[in-house]
Amino acid sequence: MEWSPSKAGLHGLAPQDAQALSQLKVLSLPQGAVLFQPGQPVAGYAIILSGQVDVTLSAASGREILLYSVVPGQSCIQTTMGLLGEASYSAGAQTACPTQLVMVPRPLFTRLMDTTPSFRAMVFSAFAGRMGTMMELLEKVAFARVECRIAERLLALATGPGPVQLTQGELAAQVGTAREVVSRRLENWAQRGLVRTARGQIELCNRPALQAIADAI
Amino acid sequence: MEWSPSKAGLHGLAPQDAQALSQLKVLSLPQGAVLFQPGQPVAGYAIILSGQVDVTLSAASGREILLYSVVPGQSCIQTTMGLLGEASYSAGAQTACPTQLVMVPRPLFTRLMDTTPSFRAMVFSAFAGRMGTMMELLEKVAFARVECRIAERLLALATGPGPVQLTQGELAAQVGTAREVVSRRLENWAQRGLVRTARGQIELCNRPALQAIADAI
DNA sequence: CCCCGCCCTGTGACCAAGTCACAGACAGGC
DNA sequence: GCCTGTCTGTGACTTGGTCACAGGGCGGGG
Repeated sequence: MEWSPSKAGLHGLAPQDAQALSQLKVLSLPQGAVLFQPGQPVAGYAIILSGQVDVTLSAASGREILLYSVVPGQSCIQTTMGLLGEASYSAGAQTACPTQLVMVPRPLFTRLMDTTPSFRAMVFSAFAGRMGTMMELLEKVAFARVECRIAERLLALATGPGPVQLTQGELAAQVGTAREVVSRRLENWAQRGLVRTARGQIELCNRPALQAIADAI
Repeated sequence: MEWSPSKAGLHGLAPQDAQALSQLKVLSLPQGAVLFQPGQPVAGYAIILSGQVDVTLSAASGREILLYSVVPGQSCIQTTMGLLGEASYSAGAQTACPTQLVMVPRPLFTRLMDTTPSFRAMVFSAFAGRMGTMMELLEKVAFARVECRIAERLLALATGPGPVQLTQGELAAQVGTAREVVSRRLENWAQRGLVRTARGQIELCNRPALQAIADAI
């Protein structure tokens, strides 16, 4: 399997670094594959070529919350954190769909960080950007009603025309609440004509109204 | 006012950089001074010499939550984020007591990041470490009961022997809840003999029990 | 010294959200 | 068809957040 650093948004590399990177082998993972789990040491820096990786925080009680999704061109802050600070993972990551990625081993990552300003800039600005979204998430979790987060998440998932394909339990895990809460909220929205639900799918019938709910406090 | 980079934990600087840094003037701020507010562009990189700076997220409703405190030897992630990612502040910072600091202007910061591996390592490992505590905070806010956070915060504040000097409203703002909740919780604890409260102060009478509450889910 | 106003605290009523327990409903495999 | 596992709906209860308001301490002005 071939790939090139420049196609993944990495430019300005020294020839030997570009060479070393392009010889890393591409991993093809099926949906649901576990990239890492809480407590594991960090193996290397992941560059996503295609697909999507979801990074999730889970509590002892079984409740979960989706921290962020990594898509091609973005980097995983958990990994960066581990490589920069020598820490272990505190969250878990799973592929959300079939995914291709390369793992940059720690020594090569460290060398690139020390020698290549453009690589450094990319890693750090990605890190800073992710930090910003984490702050937004924290603000939402601490202060916003669950209703807002559910509406927001539904709108984010509804990219295509048809209904969103996921169970209420999955939706609850993504927004960090309990399934029953999602069930009752969707039922309320269905009565008001905002959504239609069926087993394993949710259809958005009134996006502007949902958007208004998402934008409220 | 004199200071030296090495006393602030900065070593391995090139002579001209150490020189440039040591000529920055030291700012002495009283308690309660505002360092920055949400939306402001980032002026420079703050190095705390003495005192403490509290970084706080506040909601439109008036509720607040303490993200972290910066003490000498640590760095402010908000500032780093802004300098690395060109973003504005999303939180606010205020001095918690009389504080001395130096502000490293953006050009000097950028030069140090590009030329001095030890400076870079310090900034990034601080950044990664702070990210870790933010994840812990997110986990607590999303999944732990308010009781735990209140107990945890009280124990963190009670460094000396006497009662902690702060109002219930301040405590509520630090843990990100409402004053009434703190009031009722403290009342409950007072009945059980864990604390004694008075206007503007809280005395911990049974730290092991509070620690147990803090460590629970 | 007393009084006034401000801040801090306590409390009741109500709503939103999380937990627990359990009952149906549906889909896929046999 | 029937069985099994998963998904969904619901009631009862607890915790947490909001609103409204009542006292109570403390300091400053008269």
